[in-house]
Amino acid sequence: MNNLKTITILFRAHNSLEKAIKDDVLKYGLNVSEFGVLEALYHKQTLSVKGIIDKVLVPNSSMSYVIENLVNKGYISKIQSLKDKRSFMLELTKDGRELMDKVFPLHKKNMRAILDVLDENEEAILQKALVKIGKASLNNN
Amino acid sequence: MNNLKTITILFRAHNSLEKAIKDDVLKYGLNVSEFGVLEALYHKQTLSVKGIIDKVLVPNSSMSYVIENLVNKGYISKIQSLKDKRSFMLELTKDGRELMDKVFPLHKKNMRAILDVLDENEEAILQKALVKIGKASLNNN
DNA sequence: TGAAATTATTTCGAATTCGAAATATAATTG
DNA sequence: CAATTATATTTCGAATTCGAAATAATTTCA
Repeated sequence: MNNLKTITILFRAHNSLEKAIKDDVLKYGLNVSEFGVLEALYHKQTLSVKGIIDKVLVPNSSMSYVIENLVNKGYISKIQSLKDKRSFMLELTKDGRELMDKVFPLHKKNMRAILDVLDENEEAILQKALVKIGKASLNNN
Repeated sequence: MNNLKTITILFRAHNSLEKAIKDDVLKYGLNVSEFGVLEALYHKQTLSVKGIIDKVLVPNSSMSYVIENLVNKGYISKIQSLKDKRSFMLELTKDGRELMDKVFPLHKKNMRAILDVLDENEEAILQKALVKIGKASLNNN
């Protein structure tokens, strides 16, 4: 191919999907960044700020802000690591876990409903292609 | 499938790609939104603000800001339509066109270099899958 | 060991993005 | 044709995001 249509399409798909997520999590008073952090902690139990930054796609300076808001909302706790005092460990509070127990299954169901317009094979191929694109874009620095 | 890995992968691919574009266009003192508008006008000659909003993925309130900056930088002109005085027509100025003549071929080459990690067939399949996902996400409102 | 380099995180100010309400014009319709 | 509704765009204030510099702690290695 010799045009950039694929990029346009990728951006559109991303945008619509992000909009769907945004609408979904807004019901719980969260934005997409906040939900991403909660989701990571929901699956990983405990993570350092660094660990979260690597998982969720947000620069460190923005992450401080997101984390601060989540602490203020009472959904996560932030405790300085004893081993390495530069590092802070994050986990869900009781409230945070209860929220995610309630919200995540619904969220997952809604998102799967979208992804299920693809059959298993298509979805697998999509993943592979996207991983390739992602890697190729990184080398581009 | 029964997980949301595809979404994670899609978001990562989008982010890396957007970063690559950001780095590319920053060399010309543009951000991604601005470049998107210039690109649309480069291919379409003339578009109304509404027309651009539909092409580029930016809400109207943000678009006003983006357009204002491009007018200030001298890359586009904005003229009230005579037919419909609610509407404003945008096009590239001489400077804007010269910039794009210089920048776009390079940009395209860089982006194609990334997309070319896929063969023609893979890219076509990727497009189809992404279009499906995009549509499915919209219905989700 | 102790200076230099590295890593984790925050702070700061500026840029961008957003949604909702406002404005202005055009189209509809009763 | 006047009142209502719809469309295009901007304004506003707030929220979010960003990059760069600052801070603080750890590691390296001469």
